[in-house]
Amino acid sequence: MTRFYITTAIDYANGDPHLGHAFEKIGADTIARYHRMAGFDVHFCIGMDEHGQKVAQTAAAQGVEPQQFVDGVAAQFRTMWDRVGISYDQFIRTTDPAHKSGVRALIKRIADTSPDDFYEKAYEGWYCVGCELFKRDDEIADGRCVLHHTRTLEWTKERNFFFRLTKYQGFLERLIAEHPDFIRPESRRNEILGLIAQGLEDISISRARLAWAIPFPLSISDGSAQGTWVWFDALPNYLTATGYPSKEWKDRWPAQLHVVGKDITRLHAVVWPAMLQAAELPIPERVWAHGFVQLGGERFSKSAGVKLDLGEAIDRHGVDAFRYFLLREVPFDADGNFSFERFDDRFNADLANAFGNLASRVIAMIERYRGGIVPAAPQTELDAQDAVAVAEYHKALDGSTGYLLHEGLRHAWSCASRGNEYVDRRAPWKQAKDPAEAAALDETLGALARQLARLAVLVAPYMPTKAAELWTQLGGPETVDRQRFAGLATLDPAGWRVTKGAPLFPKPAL
RNA sequence: GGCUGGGUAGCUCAGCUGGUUAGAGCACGGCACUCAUAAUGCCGGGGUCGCGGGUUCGAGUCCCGCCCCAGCUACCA
Repeated sequence: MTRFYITTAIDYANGDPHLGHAFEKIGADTIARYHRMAGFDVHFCIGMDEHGQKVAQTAAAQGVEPQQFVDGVAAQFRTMWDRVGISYDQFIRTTDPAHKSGVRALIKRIADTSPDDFYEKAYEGWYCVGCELFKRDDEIADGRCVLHHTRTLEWTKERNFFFRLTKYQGFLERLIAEHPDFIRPESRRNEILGLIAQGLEDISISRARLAWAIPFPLSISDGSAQGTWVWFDALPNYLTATGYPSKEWKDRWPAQLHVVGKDITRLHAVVWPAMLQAAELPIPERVWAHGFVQLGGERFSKSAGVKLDLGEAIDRHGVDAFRYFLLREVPFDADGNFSFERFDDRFNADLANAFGNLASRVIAMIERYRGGIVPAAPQTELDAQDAVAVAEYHKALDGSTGYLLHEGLRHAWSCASRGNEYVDRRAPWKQAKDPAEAAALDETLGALARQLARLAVLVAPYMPTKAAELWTQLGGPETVDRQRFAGLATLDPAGWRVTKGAPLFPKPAL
């Protein structure tokens, strides 16, 4: 079976899970589920990024040890992902002992393989003891840190390790040119090409004052204890998750897909491949940079009060509706907007009326006119036209043109709308009154049941719970998620015993 | 400032290498139907395709200029 190792960015353990985190996890989960149903051997990894100054500060502010703090945050994230139905196979944390030793092993390997790639350099700048950080000019006002007016800044010299990123300029240019799909969508690829064209700079990758970090494995000449820069710690999670450096890592690496936010494409498309190349390890196949969910047209901002309670959004119409709305409304290759007005509109129009009601009416008629047994029926124009939409659905999801999850849903819904139209055109309630129309009625109901079964399969990666409910109502074998897309063309529910249950998407009482 | 992408019906967007009266979904109005979660289907109103030039027999679709929006412009993550 072909491997499909997919990851999301690991979330920074400095706050609660929010809509942006959820969007990425739900999108990646849908891609993962899609590939399982397409027959791939999927490994889906998510996790937490738990080191760094901010985490240490937040923990200190709450009066707890950093480890205790991140344990709590990680538990909170996992609870959320379970609630949203994220089918991850692995949850990695950068404080896992295996990750820490893996990162140190990787750094040592780079040092061994490309000894020239790490070098020491002194860095000078204004240092704010309040922040425990070097400050840039724009963070300084009147000679003081904008966050700590009462303290004076200290001109400080610090000796760090640098990574010779500049050496990989040519390598990265070739990588991107030879693998046009390495960074997607196209707009992000262009940005990275522009960035590289400007010329890369070496980056400092260790910090003298960073205590809450993986100890940098090489010793520095001034004898200071160096902590590993958070990204040099975080990026390798994709690799250490495979077990690196123990031998089984080769079974999984390289990753087929890194799903990340557009704000960190640079790190995944430039720094990460350069690190791997320095270690002479395989490069991941693709980085997909999704956009952001905005609220009322604005970016999230804690200070401006632009935020959304995830629990409230999920409870409004249920988890599956929430997943559907995000993936339908926000293009997976660009930004989109979240609003409750729009959510309600889509819930009513798309889920309750178009899809849920189609299932209700079809199943009700099979029970009423055919005793609940799906009649055998020849292929119809409904099947033929759906086949076209199904091909488009796959094109949107299989990676050949990117991961356009919103497009996949659009094509699935074109089937539902065709189904409703077909019901009215065939008017099975009339066919049922005329014994001479018995065969025609079989054809109508058979074709519709076939379409519903098809829809349950198509929708399963997006709405696993509701797809399963529909599958059960249809009386399908096993479970929907164990169906394979390869069998979709020949999927035929003739003979299944349907059972009409509660509406899939009940409208809230007004 | 530079680079990238975008500005098309009230809203969200399709419109590929230029070509008949500019499309879809939602929302809105009318009609039909009754299997269904007062659901569905059909019909309709509604757009000077950001602005101004240009190329062309013909431009939303190509070229130039301008205006506006978003993103990127690297060591907080």
